[in-house]
Amino acid sequence: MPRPRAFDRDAALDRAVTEFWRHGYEATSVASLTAAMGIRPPSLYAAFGDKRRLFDEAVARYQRTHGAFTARALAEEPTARRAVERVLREAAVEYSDPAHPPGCMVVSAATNCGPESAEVETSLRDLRERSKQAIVSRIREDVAAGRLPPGTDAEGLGAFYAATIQGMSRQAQDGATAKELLRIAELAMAAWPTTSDQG
Amino acid sequence: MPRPRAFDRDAALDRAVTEFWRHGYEATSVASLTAAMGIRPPSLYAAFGDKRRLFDEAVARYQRTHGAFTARALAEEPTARRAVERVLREAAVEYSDPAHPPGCMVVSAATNCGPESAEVETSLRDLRERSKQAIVSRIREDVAAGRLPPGTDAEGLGAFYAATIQGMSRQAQDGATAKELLRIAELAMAAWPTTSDQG
DNA sequence: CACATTCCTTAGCGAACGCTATAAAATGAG
DNA sequence: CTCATTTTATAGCGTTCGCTAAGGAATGTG
Repeated sequence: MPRPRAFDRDAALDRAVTEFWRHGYEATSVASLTAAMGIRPPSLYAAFGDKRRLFDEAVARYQRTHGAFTARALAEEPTARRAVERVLREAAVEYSDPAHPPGCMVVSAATNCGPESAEVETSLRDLRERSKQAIVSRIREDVAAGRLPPGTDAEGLGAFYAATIQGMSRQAQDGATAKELLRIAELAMAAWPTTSDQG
Repeated sequence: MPRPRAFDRDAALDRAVTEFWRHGYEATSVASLTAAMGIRPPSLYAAFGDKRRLFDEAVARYQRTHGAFTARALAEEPTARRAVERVLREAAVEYSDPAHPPGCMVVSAATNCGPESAEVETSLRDLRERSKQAIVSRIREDVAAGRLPPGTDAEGLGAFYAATIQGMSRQAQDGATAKELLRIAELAMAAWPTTSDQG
């Protein structure tokens, strides 16, 4: 068999995640990537294809790790209210964790794109739309189960909490602390529909 | 006297605003700027200095025009509640207006920055901080005037509404309509402190 | 050992980046 | 008109961009 690669592919991918997370897709150069990953360009291209495919893989990895808390909360909590509240709280802590770049990679990493990388922009937009619809679906479940009033505006609430999360991401990048973000999360819960039996 | 310039400086600046607004600072090339402004690079550099100074001037112009509604609402409305509610509503309409790029230039135009344009990032961050503090100050005024409870968390509320606005900007860029953004604005007002005499 | 295969390093490709030297064209002053 | 001044268009500067050809270095197989 041939010569094995001299670097840890997963570890290198993690470095790439951090670079893309902090500077976004276009502002991250292949030179900065190779420097952060500790490899030379040909190794990067042999292992990951090109910059675009490396970004896709970085986003996929981000979603399986740092960005997994949303799907987890929506799946595990017994009510939509608890689920959304937990999503907001975990986002507050995660987005401001000094152990990694601030904010959410999916929210911000493809914001300033030239016409040549419109596909990347669309790709992350779709992921945001998916997250929003996951919240909407979770709310609809509770409406169907009678835990929320029949006339509940699930779409509107989903959009509101998606906006709250995205706003928290922006504030985290502006230096907000976990405490400040948790306060935002708390205030956002005031928009939750009031139910007779505390949904 | 010498030969006058053959193009309208203000009109050219408006085109630059639109370019930076839509693609952000780094993703907007001098070539795309000159194409949009209808001039050649030497004219751009003679009239505006360099790309960085042109961006600064574009941001200043944006704030005096499309971005002026926040300061206006905070100054003109009789109560902090009405002021914040109007800011959110006008943001909803403005951010989704198809006559210009979606979202807020100050929120998004310097999101994906390499290390060489960190100053631009800081510059817009300061403007966002200033807007947030303007909301906080308006709320404090109402607390001092007795229109809001003495224990009101002005800082927390200001951060929450700033996050709401920034989240609305993101959603507008993702294609949200004015109607959807107005619903977000409406839900956000549920976080407003309750007062005995409807502050 | 020799061999086939794959990875690594060096070096550099063409294109686009921000920016500018140069000189012709266009103006008002005299 | 001539002249001084400024703007204009052409062309291209040096650098960085994403990406890759070429060949030596390192592995498992026989």
